[in-house]
Amino acid sequence: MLEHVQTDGEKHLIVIGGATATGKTAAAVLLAQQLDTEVLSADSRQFYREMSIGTAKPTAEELGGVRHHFFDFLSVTEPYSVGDYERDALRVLDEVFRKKNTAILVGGSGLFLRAVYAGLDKFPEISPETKARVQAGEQSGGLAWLQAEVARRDPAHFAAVDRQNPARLRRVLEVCFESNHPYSDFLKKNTGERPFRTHLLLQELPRPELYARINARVDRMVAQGLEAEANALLPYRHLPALRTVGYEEWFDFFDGNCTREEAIEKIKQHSRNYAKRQATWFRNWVWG
RNA sequence: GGUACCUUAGCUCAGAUGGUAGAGCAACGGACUGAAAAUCCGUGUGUCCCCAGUUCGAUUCUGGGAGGUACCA
Repeated sequence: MLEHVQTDGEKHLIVIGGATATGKTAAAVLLAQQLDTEVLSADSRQFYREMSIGTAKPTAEELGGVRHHFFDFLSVTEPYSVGDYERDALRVLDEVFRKKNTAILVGGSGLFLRAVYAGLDKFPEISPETKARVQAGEQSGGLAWLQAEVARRDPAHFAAVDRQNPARLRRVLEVCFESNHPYSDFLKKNTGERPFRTHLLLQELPRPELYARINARVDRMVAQGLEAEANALLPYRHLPALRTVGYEEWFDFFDGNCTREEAIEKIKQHSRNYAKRQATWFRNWVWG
């Protein structure tokens, strides 16, 4: 594949996906060196400069001299969405493709990867007022209110959506309120056309080996000072960026809700849970 | 050594006046369109510690044994 990718003149995006701790970074670096190109990281937590140990952000040595984009370009206080990432990543890709015929995209979130290679539908920007409106409604009416509102504003989508999932319903309502149109009106408008060819590469490990690697990596993070990193971020604990495995568990410990050892065990456990969810996503990794 | 209490799912525990049992977490499976390391859904056969007795029937009652915890010595 590599030879073919290098010589046919078209633009090629190589996407490397897989669960956490499967060795995606090393694979991307190796490939980038061979293809003499750059890497786009699609790791939604490594975006933040305040989060390094807990996100297993690669060191300079691990990057092997390969240029990487999308590390440390945000503060945890800056809101940032998949949509923002799609836009920014396409811009960077365009730059890379001006110089090279290939580019590499690596990450563990299937949604972020898909946003780049297949695209998301266009939705309206949600104003702070709309967000507040949904939040207020949910606060007083709970899940039942969300369900009732979605059922009223977008019956078609209500039939299909996961009704027990507040996060989903919230978003649907925000779009409905903001646009005065059903959420489902915005769906499937995206053509998915991109000015490059995409190649999906999956990094996989047998479950027991993956879990062993995760456990060992967490121990390493702790040795590197994860507790102090989490402690420094304590004032920001309620920001979305801090809803992250490896940080929330420390906050629990700082609150006195568990012992240090229990917190570390929980980090391992939650990392394994996360890896399992990723494995589910990638198991049936397809377009769109 | 004595007394009391405990022994139920991988873990922490609930429960049935006797008709073989259920929650949370884990585990496993799944979903996923701007909070995605998020959020949500589905799946529970386990010698109810062992032996004996009573009983149509015992994990549940009785006796004995083993292990544990606390207190007293």
